[in-house]
Amino acid sequence: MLELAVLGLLAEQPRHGYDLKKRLSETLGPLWGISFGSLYPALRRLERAGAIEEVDETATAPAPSGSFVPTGSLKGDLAAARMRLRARPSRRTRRAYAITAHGRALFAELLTDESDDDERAFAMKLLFCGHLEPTARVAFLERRRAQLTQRLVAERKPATRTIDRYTRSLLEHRARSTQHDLDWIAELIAQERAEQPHDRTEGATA
Amino acid sequence: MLELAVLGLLAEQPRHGYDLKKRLSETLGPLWGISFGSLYPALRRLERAGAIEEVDETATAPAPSGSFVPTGSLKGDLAAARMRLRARPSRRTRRAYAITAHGRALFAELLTDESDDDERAFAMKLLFCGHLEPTARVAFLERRRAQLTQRLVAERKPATRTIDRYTRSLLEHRARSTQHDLDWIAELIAQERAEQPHDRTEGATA
DNA sequence: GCATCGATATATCGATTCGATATATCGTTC
DNA sequence: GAACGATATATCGAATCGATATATCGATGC
Repeated sequence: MLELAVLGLLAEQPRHGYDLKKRLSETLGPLWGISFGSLYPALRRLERAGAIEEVDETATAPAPSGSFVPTGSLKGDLAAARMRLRARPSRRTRRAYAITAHGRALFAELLTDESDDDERAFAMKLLFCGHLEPTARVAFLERRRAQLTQRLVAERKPATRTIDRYTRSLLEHRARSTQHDLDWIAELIAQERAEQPHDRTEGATA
Repeated sequence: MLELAVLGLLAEQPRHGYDLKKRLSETLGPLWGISFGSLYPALRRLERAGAIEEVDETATAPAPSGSFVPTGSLKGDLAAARMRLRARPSRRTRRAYAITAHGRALFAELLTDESDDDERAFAMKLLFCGHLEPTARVAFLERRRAQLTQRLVAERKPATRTIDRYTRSLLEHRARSTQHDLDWIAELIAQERAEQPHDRTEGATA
C-alpha cells in the first residue's frame, strides 16, 4: 500500500525519503501517516524491483541545467547561485529517487487493484485517482460506495447481545460516521457524473 | 493495546480465544478488528506475565466446582454429564482463560495509561471505561476532546501548497469527520457531567 | 575560525499486527 | 461411517510502527 503512495508522489517529480515522508504525513495526517521504519524499506523494495531509481538531485524538474538567465552582474549571479544552493541544501548524503517506466506501470496497476480495498488503501488511491480515466475513477468511487453501503447495513442492525452503554454509543457513532462517509462519496460521484454525463455503458444505479 | 481488550472481556467471565475474537470483531467491526495472528500470541504473552490463566471450562460462573447435586442414580448422573458436555461442546482442545488478580491490576493500569492515546486505543478504552471511576472517566473523555480539538485546528488551517482537487476533498472531509467526533465526545462528556454534577475540583472548561 | 545546537536526513532494531494457511475436532447429514 | 461445514488453535512471513542511532548542514555566538 505504501508503494502506491511513494510511486504516486514520485510520478510528479523526483524526491528523497524525508520529503516523501513530510508530504505524506501532512496530507494523510497522524492517522495513516507513515513512519521511516516502513518508508525506507519500501524505497529499497521498489528500487530492487526496478520501479524507482536513484537520481542526481540536480537533474530535477524546473528546467534543463544552465537555464537561469546569466544576469551579467556578478552580484546577481552570486545571489542566484545561493538561491540554487538553498533550493537543494544537501543534508546527510541525501538520496533522491525518480520513478521508472516500469514504476509507472506498477503504479497504474496498484491504483486499479481491487483486492486491497481497506480504509487506508481507499484514502491513498483517492489522493492519486486524478491519474485515472474518468470511467475508471467513477468505478473506483462506486466500489467504495458499495463497500460502505454494505457496512452500514451491518452496523444498522441492532446488536444481538446486551451491550454496555458506552459500547452502544460507540456503535451508534460509527454508524453515523459511515453514513457521513457515504454521503461524501455520493457527492464525489455526483460531481464526476456531472462532468462526464456521457458514457453510461455500465448500468450503475438508474 | 490488544491486551486491554482481552483483559476487559475476561474481566466479565472466562472465555476461550475464538470467543474473544468473535466478540471483539463484532464490536470493533472490520476496521480495528483483530486477527488470530495477534490474538493467540497476545494470550500467551498475558499468560506468561501471569495476567491470565487457563481454567477448566466447567469452572465458569454458575457455581463453584462440585456444586451440581449427585443424584445417586447412575442414569441421572449420566444425563447430567451429557448435559454438561452439550453445554460446552468442546472443539479442538478448547482452552479457556480467566483473568487473575494481577491481570485486573494490569487492566486498570492499561485503562488509565495516557501514553498510548491513538484512535484504536481510544475505541478500546471507551468499550471498558465503565470500569473507571466517574472522575477518571470524565478525565479520559476530556483528554480525547483536547486531542481532537488540537487536531481540528491543524486540519482547519488551509494547506500551504497547491493541492489536487481530490486531495482537497479528502482533507475537507477529514476535518468534518473530526468535528463530528468532537461533537460526539462533547455529548458524552455532557451526559457524564449531568449524572455527576458534583466534583468540580479540576477546572476544566467553565 | 570554531564549538555548539537544532533541523534535516538516512538507517536499523525489536515488537506488534495482519492475512494466509495448516491442522484438528465437533455436529450434522446422508 | 464418510463427507462436510462450523468451530477452534496455532504458526508463518511480511508489513508496519515507534524508538533510537547516526550523520550532515546552516545558523548563532564568541
